[in-house]
Amino acid sequence: MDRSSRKKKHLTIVDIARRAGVAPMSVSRVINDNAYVSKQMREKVLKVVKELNYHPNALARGLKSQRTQVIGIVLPDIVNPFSAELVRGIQEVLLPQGYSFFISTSERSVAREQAALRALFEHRADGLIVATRETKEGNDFLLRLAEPGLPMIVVGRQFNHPRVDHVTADHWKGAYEAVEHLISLGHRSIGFVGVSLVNGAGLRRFRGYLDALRDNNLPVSSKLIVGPDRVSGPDYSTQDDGYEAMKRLLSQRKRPSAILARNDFTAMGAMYAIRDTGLSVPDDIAIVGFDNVPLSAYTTPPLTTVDQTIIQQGRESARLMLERITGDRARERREINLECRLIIRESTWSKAAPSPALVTSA
Amino acid sequence: MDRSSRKKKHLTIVDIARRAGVAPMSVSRVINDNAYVSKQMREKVLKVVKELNYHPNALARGLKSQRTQVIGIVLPDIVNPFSAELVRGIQEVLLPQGYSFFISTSERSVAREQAALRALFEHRADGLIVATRETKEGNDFLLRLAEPGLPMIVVGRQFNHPRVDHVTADHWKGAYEAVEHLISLGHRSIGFVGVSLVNGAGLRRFRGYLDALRDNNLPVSSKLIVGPDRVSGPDYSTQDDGYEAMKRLLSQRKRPSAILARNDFTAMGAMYAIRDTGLSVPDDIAIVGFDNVPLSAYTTPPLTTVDQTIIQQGRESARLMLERITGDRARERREINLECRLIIRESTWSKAAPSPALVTSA
DNA sequence: CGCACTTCTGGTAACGATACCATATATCCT
DNA sequence: AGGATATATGGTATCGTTACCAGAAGTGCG
Repeated sequence: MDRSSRKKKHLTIVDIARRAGVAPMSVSRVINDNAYVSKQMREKVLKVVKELNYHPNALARGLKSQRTQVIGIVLPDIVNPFSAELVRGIQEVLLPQGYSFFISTSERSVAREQAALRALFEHRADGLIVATRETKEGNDFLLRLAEPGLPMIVVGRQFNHPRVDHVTADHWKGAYEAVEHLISLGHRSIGFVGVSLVNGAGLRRFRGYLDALRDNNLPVSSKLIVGPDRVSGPDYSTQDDGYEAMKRLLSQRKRPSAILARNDFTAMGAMYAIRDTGLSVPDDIAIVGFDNVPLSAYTTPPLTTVDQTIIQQGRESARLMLERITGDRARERREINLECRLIIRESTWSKAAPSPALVTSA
Repeated sequence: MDRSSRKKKHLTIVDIARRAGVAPMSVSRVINDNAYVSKQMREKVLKVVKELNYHPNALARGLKSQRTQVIGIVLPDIVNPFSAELVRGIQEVLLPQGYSFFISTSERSVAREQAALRALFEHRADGLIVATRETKEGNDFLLRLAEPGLPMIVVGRQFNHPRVDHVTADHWKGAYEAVEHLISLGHRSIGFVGVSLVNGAGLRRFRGYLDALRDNNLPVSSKLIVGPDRVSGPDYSTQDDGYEAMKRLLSQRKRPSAILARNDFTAMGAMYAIRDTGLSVPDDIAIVGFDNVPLSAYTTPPLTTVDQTIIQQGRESARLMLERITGDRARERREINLECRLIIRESTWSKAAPSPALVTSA
């Protein structure tokens, strides 16, 4: 053609077979670790494979065998610490089983989510683990993909399809226990920063907050509850939201003595706002985050938070996936709801003054 | 077989063709947007496609056409903010061109890096963008993959192969300018936290630090230079390393008045250590990070840092990839070295006391 | 009108591997 | 010994799609 190159095709089993003086089928058996291969055949073929640096064509393999040994993972966003933990948990279980992983991200766009799902589906991934945020269109699309029987696990939210499992954390209970922690420290005026009505997990956290107040006979005041400015912002990046929301809270006459934030980043933004106003955490206002992101241990003061054991969610998702792929794919739906864990650090409980909150409340 | 199901195969163009009463070839042309298709044919076929929810088999497509429209991206780690920005930059350029992206991570393991690369290669990705950390074995493996002519771009480090481009930031210059910033504020005793001799970027940063001191006739003291405890730790997660290193620095008699940290996380760990010791940033010790991770704007005080414009690195990588795929794949190597940008925040320069550092130095 | 050219549709072979079948030899058991 | 079984290798068809070729039908033009 125009230049040189272009000629250089990929190697095939036929090339290997010719070079090794055997039949293509024998090469296939060797690279598939088939039991019925003599030792000398195996050695002869592997020698040529290594020598010529041959890599089997996964497209042809998948096409013929109808299995790709690929698990597709669709994440909401790559920077989210959630994502990393989840992937780690999944790989821990499925790597030893010989699976590869192709990760795609939806980047807060429904169109991209669909493009990612479509690409993975069209490449005939053996299964899909989906951890995107819930949207109407997203759900419809997922349902359409699940219909032909593709094994699918949804992580981090409910999903209502008879053949799709889901794995979540009990956000409601996590928030509930966080509030009870604050109450046990003497707080009576507890605010919530970062309400989101579009986000399932966020909503369940908020409900846990409300229910904990109710069950402890504490009043719920809308003055102490603030949502983010940008309702459509993603979960994790709302330090800004936290900052803004807290500023708004602080500008009011009545001030809470403690805050439950929707997540750690919101909490950090809120802490920054509190410090900015000249107040101190936890002496003036105690604060609890949610998610236990790695950095939460390094804020000043270190953040009390709720860990939703995401790595465990990853492991469970992988386990369910394996069940569906290797076992009965049409078995009834499994739902797993994991416990959260309260991590107490110094943003609610100062070493210096054991129970500072008791003297605060406006 | 054992249960029901299992029968349900995927739909094919033949199914669509039969249902629409046309030839399979016509279906192929429609889904490929071929020009020579009548309007009614297109409508007829698309109607059935939508109706039956048909998705073409990318394995078969790729096998026959020898193009997959997939770009493989191999990242060192998924939680790294670097990763997110890079992917964003890449996608910005290549999504409009109709490419899909499969991301894999090496998770600080050479074996996993190779598995990821192998999987992407075997799935015949049209190109590979590799941003893993440099290792001997990793390089060898990459060279072997590049040999058959697979378009490949290496990001974040040099790579010496005539047909592999690379894109990096000028870490040396970034560090150099950071040090000059500190010097311009009056600092004379400037330490470095987080020396790494295994990491290319880290090493170049350290050299920039050394050269800036030398060029400004400042003494280099080994007492002011500390490496991490765990030499093999990854770039980003070393808040611990930063903390430990700073503690060690502070335990000495002679104390620096400013610190350049290897990266933002190390810097945050160091800040935490300084605060922990009862000292203040920037009044007692000024500190500069590296990378401008999103959180660096939210530490207390906000961190002065060096931005290596990673999104731009992503864009450039994508641009080079496109050149190689659509143009002359055998053209000579391109090397791109992007400028860093110093972001001045309050960890070096306090609003309250304009130039506090001037009065500090031991 | 006839020839070149564009537009449109369909058939056939092939991409690179494996499922399945056939066959050959070695091994075992009664 | 002889039939059954395990081991080892090779041949053929096929997975689902597109490259390529063939040809029909419509268009333009001297």
